[in-house]
Amino acid sequence: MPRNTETKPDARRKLLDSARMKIRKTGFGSMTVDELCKDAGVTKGAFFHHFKSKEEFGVATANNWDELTSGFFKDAPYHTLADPLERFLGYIRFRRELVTGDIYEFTCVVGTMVQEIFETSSDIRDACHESMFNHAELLVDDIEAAMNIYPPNTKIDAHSLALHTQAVFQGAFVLAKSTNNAAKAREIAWEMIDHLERYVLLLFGQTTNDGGKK
Amino acid sequence: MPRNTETKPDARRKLLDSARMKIRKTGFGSMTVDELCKDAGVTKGAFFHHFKSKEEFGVATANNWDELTSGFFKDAPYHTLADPLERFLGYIRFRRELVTGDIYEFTCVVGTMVQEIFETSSDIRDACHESMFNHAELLVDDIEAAMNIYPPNTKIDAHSLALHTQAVFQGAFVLAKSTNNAAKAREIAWEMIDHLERYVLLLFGQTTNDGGKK
DNA sequence: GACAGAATACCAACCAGTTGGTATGTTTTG
DNA sequence: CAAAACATACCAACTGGTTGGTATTCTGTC
Repeated sequence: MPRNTETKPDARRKLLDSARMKIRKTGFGSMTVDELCKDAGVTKGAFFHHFKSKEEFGVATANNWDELTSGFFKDAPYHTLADPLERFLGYIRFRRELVTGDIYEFTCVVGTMVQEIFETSSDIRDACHESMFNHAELLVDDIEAAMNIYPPNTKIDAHSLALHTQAVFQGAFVLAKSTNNAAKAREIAWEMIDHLERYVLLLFGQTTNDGGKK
Repeated sequence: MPRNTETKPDARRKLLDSARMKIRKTGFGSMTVDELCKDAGVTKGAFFHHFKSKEEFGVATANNWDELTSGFFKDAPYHTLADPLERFLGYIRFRRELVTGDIYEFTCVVGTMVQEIFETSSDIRDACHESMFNHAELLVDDIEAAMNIYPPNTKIDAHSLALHTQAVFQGAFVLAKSTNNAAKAREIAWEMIDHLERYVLLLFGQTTNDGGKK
């Protein structure tokens, strides 16, 4: 029985892949190692070969999520736009488009995790923090450039605004999870993101002629 | 040994009181019945006398949270303001003031719960949904009245805007939980709420002369 | 043949929920 | 009106299944 000769995805990878779905569905605490291994098609021995504890696996999952999203957004199309405000708006619109499929597919792994482990595991908490805050930080340059071109009436901090985008997404996910079906969940998330877009447009003095936008 | 003749707070009440803190700290799944009972100073037998399962207790906790917050906001001072926009802003500012103390004291029970049980318990999920959405609904009348007095440039839905306030609070709590101390957590939550206030002001055509607001 | 990756078997601690029982309050009835 | 019958609130000990984690062995590759 050849174990894993040409099929690259090894146990570690499979576990991290499955954890992303599992955690968004049940949270970290309620995700058991046994079930995760079953989902990933991997034995428990393999799990504890690669990770010395469930907590360490939590940290690895947060880091993995960070790498995954970082790479994904680095290659996103909105970066090619000439205007920095358009790039910022492009980011928001891009994330709006990512709200598709089932709830556990478009919500956030680290946002879910941090809610329940912030008091019990500082390592996982810090890893989640890094993922969210570093991601927000990627927006700061565009926001600052946009503020130079379209100076807002109010003095606002670019870091704070970048973080606010993350807050709106996270909050939208919480509301989305409270609905009883994916279609309604997406609808709500979209609406919340539309408010965020509108806020940015108003902030930078753009007229919002989106008329009957849903 | 007289059990509970004149000492009013019975086991049921004590359990619900403790659960509010416990759930915000550890989430629902990771909260064990044993530990909850220990915290509440109640035996496990009492728990299962009042609630026939942990899940039913989760529903009761969400309903209890709903009643508690409903009552609390009904008596809040901002309702006496004459202008509906001021009442809406008053709500936001009131909630900003509630962000004090430790993280598990100002974050949201149902927001935490729904993230991890939305797939595993539809009963708890629905109870959380009701708590959040009914709470948002309380803002709709003031928002609609404000829109009549200060018509926004953009056509927006009052229900959607009301929901957006909840999204920002929920998102702020997620970010807050990712920090490593309560002071930083509050700082972030306040910043996010300031953005929300600014959005509302811009939306209703008010100039935001909050200058160097932190 | 050394060594990493993976499988099996196992454990002690822990978990939600159950049991059988006691103390108190309330309702029914002779 | 008092005793019997019932209902409620609670308790401590227990149970069967589950949990994170370990010890050991096996397998393929350099």
